[in-house]
Amino acid sequence: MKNLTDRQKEILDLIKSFIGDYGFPPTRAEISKELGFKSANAAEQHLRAIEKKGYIKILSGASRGIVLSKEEEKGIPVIGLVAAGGPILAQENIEKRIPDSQSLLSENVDYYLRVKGDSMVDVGIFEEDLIGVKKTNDIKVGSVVVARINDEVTVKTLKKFSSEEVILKAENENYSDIKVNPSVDELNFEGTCVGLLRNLS
Amino acid sequence: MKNLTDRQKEILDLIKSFIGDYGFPPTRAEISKELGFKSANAAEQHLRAIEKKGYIKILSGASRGIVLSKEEEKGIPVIGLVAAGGPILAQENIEKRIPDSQSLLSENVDYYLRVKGDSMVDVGIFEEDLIGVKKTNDIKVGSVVVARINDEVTVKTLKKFSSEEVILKAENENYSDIKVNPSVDELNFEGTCVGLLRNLS
DNA sequence: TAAATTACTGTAATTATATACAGTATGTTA
DNA sequence: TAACATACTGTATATAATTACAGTAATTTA
Repeated sequence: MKNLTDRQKEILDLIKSFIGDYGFPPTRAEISKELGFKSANAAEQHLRAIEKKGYIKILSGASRGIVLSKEEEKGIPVIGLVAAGGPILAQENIEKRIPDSQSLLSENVDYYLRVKGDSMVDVGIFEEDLIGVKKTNDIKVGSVVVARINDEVTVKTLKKFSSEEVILKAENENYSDIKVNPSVDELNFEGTCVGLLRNLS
Repeated sequence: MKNLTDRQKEILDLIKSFIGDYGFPPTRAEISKELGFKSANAAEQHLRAIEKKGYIKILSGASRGIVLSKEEEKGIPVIGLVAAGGPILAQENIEKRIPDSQSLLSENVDYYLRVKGDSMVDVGIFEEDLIGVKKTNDIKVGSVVVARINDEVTVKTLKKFSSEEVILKAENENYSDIKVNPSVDELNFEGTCVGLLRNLS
């Protein structure tokens, strides 16, 4: 799918948030008013451009006939296994998408990551659980983080964070801490864990 | 909230399903066409009646300006503390509602129950977690169930189930099993735990 | 038993909305 | 460098949609 321009993105976001607020899409006039266009036609033409790129469908003749495309309405990607090397959110890693329910988890989740292994059972994170990850560089000691060490993605508690040494703690007595020297090994923080989903039964 | 008539219910259901299909509410004309009214005004008047009873709000002047009321949006209720005696889903127990995201948990959740205590930590169910509960009488040994023993609601693993004895197991070595004789104590199963949500950070 | 509610048809006016056409200006791609 | 995409203003119009008013008729509630 072709990329939207910044302005087009803005309009698509407006549509989504309008639907979130009112339960139905905005009119051209409402979009224009919100973004300060003096002509409703500005909105019309943006909508056509966004439709052309496949993000929405416009039902002709119907008032408020803006339909979000599947990809767009169907929210948050679930990441199964991360192919070593590439970015986590690469298309091939996306297992499925689950609807974005704002109020479900208090903080915004960028993606869900399926947990592999039992290294975090002591804080109640089990294999096959989905952890909600928020992409952020604002990493805090004591929180559960998604880290990438030399292309390998791991979920651990951040125990120590300094320029000489980073310690990632497994919450399972059978595992020992991972000590990383950031100047030797490549270390990136993909995000912080803000929530958890588990399917039982 | 006052009860809807059958016809009004039909119209409300139509609105909901229309929104499900198209992403925006129907017009009066569309409602009328669907239900065979020859006048759009029939729909208008039904809408006013439904609004009067509190199930929807009509935004005047806005096309398709039908807003489902909170209750009607049918989020899944989150149960905080259960008042002893009454039904779990009683209004006073509902803390909030969270949007229904079908594909979030594989099985349908009737309500979420906020976990109190640490009696289930060994299976990764922690205090303040929300467990997704499905109302069912099809209770299986080995699954995590929501049981009510003499008006007290508890979450445990069902270990044994017979007419003489029911054993509910706490998944924490500091707690001992609960043994219930169904002919002596009042025992009801409220449902089975089919999922879990946790807010971190 | 009178008043209100439910469940419609039918007409019509007003306003809300989509959308075509004619421009202007700037940046991007072939 | 010509064609195209982006990002708008401005005008106009057909039609989509709300909504008021005038009825009819059956049922329910006070």
